[in-house]
Amino acid sequence: MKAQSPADAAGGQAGERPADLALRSIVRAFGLLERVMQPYFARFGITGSQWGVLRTLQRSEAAGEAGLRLTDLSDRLLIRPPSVTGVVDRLERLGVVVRDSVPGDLRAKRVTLTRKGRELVARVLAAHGPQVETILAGLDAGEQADLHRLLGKLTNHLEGLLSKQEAK
Amino acid sequence: MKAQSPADAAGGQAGERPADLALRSIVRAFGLLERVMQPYFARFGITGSQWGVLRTLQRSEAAGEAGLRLTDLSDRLLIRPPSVTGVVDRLERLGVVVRDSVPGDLRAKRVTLTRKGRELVARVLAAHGPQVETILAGLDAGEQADLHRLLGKLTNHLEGLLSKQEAK
DNA sequence: GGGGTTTGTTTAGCATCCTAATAATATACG
DNA sequence: CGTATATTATTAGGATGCTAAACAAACCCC
Repeated sequence: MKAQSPADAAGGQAGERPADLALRSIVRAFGLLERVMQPYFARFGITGSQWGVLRTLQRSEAAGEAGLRLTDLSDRLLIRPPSVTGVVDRLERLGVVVRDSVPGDLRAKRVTLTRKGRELVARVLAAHGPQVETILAGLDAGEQADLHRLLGKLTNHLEGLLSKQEAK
Repeated sequence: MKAQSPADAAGGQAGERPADLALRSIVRAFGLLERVMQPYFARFGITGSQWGVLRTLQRSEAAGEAGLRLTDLSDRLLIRPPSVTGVVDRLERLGVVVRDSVPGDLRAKRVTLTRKGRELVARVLAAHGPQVETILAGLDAGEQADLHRLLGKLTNHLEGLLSKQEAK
């Protein structure tokens, strides 16, 4: 069929404006991304979310910080504290992170990588470059940069929307 | 810091190539998107996934098809059949869809919108245009089209990767 | 025509994510 | 000082997603 634009109002396809197309392509791309990444992470015995925590801890460590509190992880990973609790629970059960106490604050707990955790991160990172290149091989470097720029702009806008939403 | 590329191997930041940046921006944009959309859908008493099913059914209906099987929904929404079962269960409990039997095939079940479901879809669609515009207001129409084009290209590539992955 | 394979759906079990509510500690302020 | 508020983490309960496995029905092919 592939109806021309005037036909839109009549029948069903109310989703052909640039904004609708863009939105759907983000959702679709992310869905496909998850499907490709899941088996990849599974090879290392972890999930994508768990990798998010491990990578964040590794970066923080490389920056000289002494572990991250659950709240810090929540902020950086864009997930709520109760979700962090669950992921960290399972990582702790795997023996790749531990919960320390924070000197000046009895409420807080600091999550740090164990030796086993650092080894796992190193193993994943070794495979990570090629994997990321494979996934984005559909776009050349210039297109990847364009995509990053456009999504960065969108991300800033969404952060603005969110802060208004939460202030309300 | 912003280390130059040679420094990457040394310390921590192994994620500054265009591909890494692009990948992270997709994940981040999607995360923010979910946070903005969730309260929006909640206003209608549904979730984003449920809207995915409803919208797909509505489009199929507008195209003159007589409902969709769970497998069809699985294909179009990029989620596995067991997940479709769950979402459809809840939609059925809400009274907005029903499971019919398919004439020529005793295995299959066809999902169709109820009158209540059609009313709900109409109500959401009425608010949908402005909402989508608001969300993508950070980008002008040209940028939205660029984003769609880039993600479309990426999506095609990912579908290729996936079919190889599944064939294996 | 009948045995083996494929297809459509569901069940079971696990990992994420969410919101709302709880508990404990820190901080602020009158 | 001592109460009120804010912060940190967890628990409880619901919704999505996945894989693996079960079941029935349809199909294929000799």
